Amino acid sequence: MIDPKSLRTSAKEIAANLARRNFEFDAESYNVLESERKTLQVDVEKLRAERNAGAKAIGRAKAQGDDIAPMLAAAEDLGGKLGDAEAKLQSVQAMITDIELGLPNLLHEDVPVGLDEGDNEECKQWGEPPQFDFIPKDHVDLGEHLEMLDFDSAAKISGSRFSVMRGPLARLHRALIQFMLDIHTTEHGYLETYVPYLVNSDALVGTGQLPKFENDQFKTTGDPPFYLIPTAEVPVTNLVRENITEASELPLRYVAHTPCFRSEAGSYGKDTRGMIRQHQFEKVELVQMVEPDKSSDALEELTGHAEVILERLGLPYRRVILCSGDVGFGSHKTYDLEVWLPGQNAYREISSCSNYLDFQARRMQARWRNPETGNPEFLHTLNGSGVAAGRALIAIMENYQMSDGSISIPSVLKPYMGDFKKISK
RNA sequence: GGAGAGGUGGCUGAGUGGUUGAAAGCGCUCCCCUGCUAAGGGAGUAAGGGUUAAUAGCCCUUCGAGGGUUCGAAUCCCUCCCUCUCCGCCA
Repeated sequence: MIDPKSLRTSAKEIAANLARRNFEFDAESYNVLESERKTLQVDVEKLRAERNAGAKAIGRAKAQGDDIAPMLAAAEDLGGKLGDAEAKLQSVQAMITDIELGLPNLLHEDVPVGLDEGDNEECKQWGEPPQFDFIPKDHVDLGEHLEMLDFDSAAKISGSRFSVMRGPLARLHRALIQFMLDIHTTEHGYLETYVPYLVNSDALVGTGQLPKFENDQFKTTGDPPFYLIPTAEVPVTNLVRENITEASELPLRYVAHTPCFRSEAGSYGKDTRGMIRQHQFEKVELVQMVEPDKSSDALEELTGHAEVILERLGLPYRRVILCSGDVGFGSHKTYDLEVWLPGQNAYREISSCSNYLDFQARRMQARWRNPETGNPEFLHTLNGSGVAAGRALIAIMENYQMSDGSISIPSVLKPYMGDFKKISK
């Protein structure tokens, strides 16, 4: 959520910033609603002040044994007027809140203007795509040849966009997760957390998935429903919801491994082959809560932590900054890490690292006590994949494949793979 | 699933219809005393919002959430959520 105060005072600048996303913020209607709200609120508060004064007077009169009947009549009349005014105020306020929750975050000045992912800008490149003296296969062919990746069974059990892994490949997947958690906890200073995979709607409003992206979520049928988390960002970031964190405890750094569930509504026909885009996948997620003036540095740092994983795994990647048309709803600035996939002859997203400023914190009422002011103020939240396990597995399969269809194991994963030197049929 | 207890400020915890936005304690801040890491004394200390030049005043809201009763609700009624204890069941 954008600070409502600045929405009032600098509506034009904000509209201009959001226009870079092709988001139209109707500042004029907002201001009309706002001034209506102001008038109504002043009315309501005046009536409430009268009511309170009247009630106190009645209390005093009663204590002295005076006749209170005429005062009661006046108070009752006032109550009616107050009720009407409150109802009007409430409806205007609800409209304003709807608008505010639907506004995306302001963009950082570095964010290039663009329409879609084609306009993202490369910031750096690491590693060289491997050269093969044979035609490299993609992970689907490799996995099916090994008889360790099985989409047919998954389709029978669940449907499309699910997968089944078996044997050493399943173990490699698990090894990746262990490896990533170990690096982030022992070298990067993150606290490992285990969190719920089903969350309530408030948590999703807090991180920005609701109310706007209801259709992307899986939800249960109960009342109230639970939602399956689309990313660990949701439960982990909400750890600080409604808290006031002492400055001495910042920054908070959390890492969690969770499954992620996405309905992938609207992505029909996109990445239908293989494990790239699934309804369920595993991810190791990094989350930081920091003082506001440190979030910019923290984004660089957090992105670097994700890059370390790819580098240790020896996976070629590049870093791009998302353009205004591709950056997420709540993000102020996002770097994507894209790993090289020989099977697609392309770089594909494997991590997305974002600075949310106080956008999520304001929705969650997540604050810290600023020693300079002594007041609770919204902190800044960041998160990034460190990294997506399913896609990392694909990347290893495709980059580490050999001519006979077997897959060698990156040396950093060997300690996690027991006796396996390579994965072969 | 059954029975019971409870959700109050940064924390602990009083408070069953009228100057209670809320006792007390802890913590924190400032001051005083004390020549020394101890102790004591005093003062202050919730958040959000409106009005305003104002971080001055004044006003409104908030005691789990939402409804209701009432002139007036932390206090009474209803619904829901959550926590704890015991029993049952269960990985």
